[in-house]
Order: sequence, then C-alpha cells, then structure tokens
Amino acid sequence: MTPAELSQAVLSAVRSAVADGELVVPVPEQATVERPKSREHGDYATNIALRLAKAAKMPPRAVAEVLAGRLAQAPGVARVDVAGPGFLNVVLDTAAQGDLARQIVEAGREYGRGDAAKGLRINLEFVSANPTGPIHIGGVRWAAVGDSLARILRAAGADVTTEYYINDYGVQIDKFAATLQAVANGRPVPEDGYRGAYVDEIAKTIVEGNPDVLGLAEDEQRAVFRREGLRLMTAEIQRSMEEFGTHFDVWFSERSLHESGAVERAIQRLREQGHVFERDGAIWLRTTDFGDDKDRVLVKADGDTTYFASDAAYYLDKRDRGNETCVYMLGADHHGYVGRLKAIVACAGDDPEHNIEVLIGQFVKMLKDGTEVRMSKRAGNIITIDDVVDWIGVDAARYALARSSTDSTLTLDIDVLTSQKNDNPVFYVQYAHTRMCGVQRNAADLGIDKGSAGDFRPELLTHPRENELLGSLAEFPRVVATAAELREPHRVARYLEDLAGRYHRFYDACRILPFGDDEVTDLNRARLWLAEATRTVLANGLELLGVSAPERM
RNA sequence: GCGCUCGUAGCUCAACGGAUAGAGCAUCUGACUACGGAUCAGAAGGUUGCAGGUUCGAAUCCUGCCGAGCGCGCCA
Repeated sequence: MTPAELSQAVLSAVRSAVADGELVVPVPEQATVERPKSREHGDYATNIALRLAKAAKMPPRAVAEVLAGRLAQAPGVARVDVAGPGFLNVVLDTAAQGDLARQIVEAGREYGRGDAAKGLRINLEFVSANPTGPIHIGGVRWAAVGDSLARILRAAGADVTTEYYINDYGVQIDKFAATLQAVANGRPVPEDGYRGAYVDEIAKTIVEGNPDVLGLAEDEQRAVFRREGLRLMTAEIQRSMEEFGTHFDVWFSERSLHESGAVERAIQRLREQGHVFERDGAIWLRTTDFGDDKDRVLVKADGDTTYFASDAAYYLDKRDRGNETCVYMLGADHHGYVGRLKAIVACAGDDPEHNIEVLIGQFVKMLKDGTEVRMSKRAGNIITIDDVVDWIGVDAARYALARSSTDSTLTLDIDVLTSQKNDNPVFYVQYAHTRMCGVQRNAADLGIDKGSAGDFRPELLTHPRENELLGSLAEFPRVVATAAELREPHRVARYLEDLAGRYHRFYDACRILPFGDDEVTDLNRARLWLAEATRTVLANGLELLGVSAPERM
C-alpha cells in the first residue's frame, strides 16, 4: 500500500459518496495523503473533508463521517477515524504496509523514479563562473545543487541537458591576460587585475609551454597569454567540476556566439518580432514592453554588442537546440537579471512563464575565528572548490551545500570544516547504509538468506519502529517528485536524514539476525527484507545527491 | 529612493496553508560480555523580527513597520 494507492482510495470514497447522493460536490482531481507527525493520528491522514466542506455546505466533520465508512472498506485499510477539525486518520493493514519492502527490493535502483516531469526537455545552466580564476565557494554551491537537481529531474523523467556558459569574450578576459602578462614579466599586477597564487602558477605554466613568448612584442604577447590563460583556466575548472562529481553535458563558449554570427542573427530575429529600436546611435530592445524596468542596449553606439546581446543569442541558441525550458541558476547578485532575461523570452515570442525559469540562490558566507571572511577574486583571498574538497572531501562538501534551501544564505565555519569533520549529517546517513551492509555481510557469513518473495511474511513487521520505517520508505517517490517540481534538491537530503534516523532506531529496537545458534525465523527474514529495502532507498537517495553510499566507513 | 531575497532554539538549518513548529551541533543525564557506539534513550532550549488582515486553520498568503544581504551602466 503506497500513499499514491491510498490517495486513489480516498477519491474512490468521494466518488462513491457523491454517487449515493450523500455528498453534493465536484470530485477533486487529487487527494492529499500525508504522514501525520504524531503516530496517534494513524499511518496516514487526509484533509479531504476539510477541503470539501465549503462546497458541500456541510461541517467538515460531517463530510468526514460520510467518507470514513467508505474508505474503511478499501483493501489494505484497517481502520479510519475522524479526528480534530475533520481529518481522516487511516490505519493500514500491517501486511499491506509491510509488503512495500518487497516492492522496493524488487524495484531496486528504479524505486523513487517516476514520470512527474516526463516529456520535459530542460536545459539547466549553472555555475558559469568567469574563467579568470578558480571556482570559489559560492560557485561550489551551484555545482552541488545544480548537479543534484539535474539528477533529480532525470529521476522524475525529464530529459535534461546540463550546461556551463564560459564567459570567454570581453574585458574581464583582457584584464586576466594583462595580469598574466605582467606577472610573467616580473611587473606588478595592474590596478584592476587579478591576484592569488593561481595567477603566478598559470603565468609560469604559459611561459614554460611557450619559451619564446617573452621575446614577442607586447600585443603578440598579450594574445598568447589571453589564449593560453583562457585554455588553462577553463581546463582547470573542468577538472575541478569533474572531481566534484559534477558533469556538464555542454561547455558553451560565449565567444562562439560572436564567431558564428549567432549574435547578429539573434538581433535580427528580435527585430523581426518588432521590439528593436534605435536611439542615441545605439540599438535597443524594448524590454519594458514585458515588465523590465528599463530598455536594454543590444549594440552600443561604438558598434560593439553588449553582454545582454550575448544573453539573448545564447537563449535563442538553447531553444533552437530543442530545449523547451531553460533554467538559469544565478547568484543573488544577479537577481536584477530576472526581468531582462524574461523580457528576452517574451520579445522573442516565447512564453516567459514556461520557456524560462530563473532560480536565484543566496550566497555562502564563510566564517573564520567567528568572523566573516570577505572574499574577492580580485584580492586573491578566495576559498576555492579544491580547498573545500581538501578539507572535508567531495561527499561532505556536496552534502553540506545541497542540504539547505538556496533561498537562505548558508554560513560555513572554516574552523569546523577543517577540524571536526564528523558533524556533517552526511555521515549519519552514510553510516545507516554501511550498517545495513554490515548486517548483510554477517547474514552471508551465517548462511542466512532473506528468502524468496513468496516466503516473505510482511504481516510480521508489527513493531512501531518497523511501521515508522515502512512509512518513511513509502514517502521516497513523492519526495523525489516534489524536489523535482519545486527545483529543491535539499528536500531529498532532509528526507534521507529522517529515513536514516528511523533506520537507526529500528536497528536499535529490532534485532535483525538471530542470536547465537537460534533458529532463523520468518521474522528474521522479514526484517532482512525491510533492511534491504531501506538500504536501497538510502543508496538511491544518495545517488540523487551525487554522494557515495559506502559499504564500510 | 525603487526593486528582489531573507528574518524560526545559543549556533547551522528544516517544515508543497494543516493537528503539540522539527533535526543536527553545543550543554546536561543515561545505555557497550551478541547485527560496527560515526548509534540509541531522555532532559533542557521558541511569543517563528514587530503589528494588523485573509480562513475551519498562518512560520507559510496579503498590508505596514523594523533589521540584514543584494541589485538598480551604451560594464561584463
């Protein structure tokens, strides 16, 4: 008995009551069924009566009374009570609930996957940091969250392309090249240049790879440092991302948009849509037609195209590649772009409510000795993705960054990260997984097998801890679907922490394997099914977060 | 000034409009001669920034105020 099946049973009860004339309401499309916080409220509760009360012109409790008797007849339902303002509290038949363990074990890696986002072609762009330095802690948050979101959306059935936009065109790259050139020549870093050990390393690498470069004319030197600096830094970022378990299907070059003429074509297309105009010698897009607070320049009076023009071209390119929805994950410092990005979509004749989604995430704040560390790429005091991985490893880093909502700023204490690595909840989750693996090893040593599905006796799983564990396992598919729908990977992490806690408490209260030379009972085998089901969900969930599920720790 | 986001336990953070607002860390008290104690049991900790409103019900939605971060270029 899954929540989805129970939800259908609730709707059947409503239909039945309506058919009998005891309830005069339109039958709703969905009925929410949730796990009550308190076990006294049964295995599941539904607020359907509260929702229908107004339409039925009846008190909520009266509606509940009408539905309770009918719902109690559903297969797998043991009892239905009316409680509080009109909730229906449902107690499941033990065997019906316990059978879920078998379903999960048999589904294996497929358990949790669904079709909530089936048919959607989504382009997910995240990180996209300038290739003028290593990825810093802020970018790492997007790497962890974005990559998890891609995995979750795919689990929900979506066709996802992950993408990194390389800003390899424009003045920032020029400044980076100038910095490298200055350092290589032993000159001081320019006022608006970049600082940090990585600058010295890259400059050194370029000179080693191009021994003659310092003999070239200034302009020619600059070109070499520009080209090589960009190449090396991009490769470095790609290496960091892959080591972080974050894979991008497409590394998209901004410069390629200019070289291929895509920017020109984009402006032409927008012109044909009737939203382009000229003023003061520049070419503008009338984004204010679609809610932007001011119009935006596409081509400056000096003839250069703007970054905004690149954005427009990039969006159209993504769409031309078959992406139905383009998701942008941006930092809080870019929230001002939302209006103009949506306006691009609208100006192009697309639907800004469907073809684009802009997710704004807050910063990661770093604490050292109790005070905030202000980072600046220019000043060179950044904390990089490699630093964080060195301190706590990929698993702990990804988990720490992905377990909270991106709506709120996240504060990480460097002293805690570097010294007490055990306080990361990921270990709690991973340990639950290794515990089950340990039980399996012991079972194998003892020659104990959980037996075939036909011998599994789910009705023996009557302990309250077993019941709670089963209830949590049943939630997993809904958690994945909700995380995908709301674009909130942290829901998966929070769920896993809850599940791990229930497993640990079950493990503490319910002996799985027989003691000493005791006979192997059906209960032992039933618990092996339950434990294996839990291990499956923990592994599947950790996979969605890009975190390993170790067999030993 | 205008706009976006946020304000929840000492700290870090949860809670698709649902019942008594939850975890972890830190603090205190217990449980190791049987599945790995990176665990478990328990205690303590809150006027969800403040004030109104919407309704069966608000941390959540609306309005105003207070506070924090960020953004308002023919920069990228």
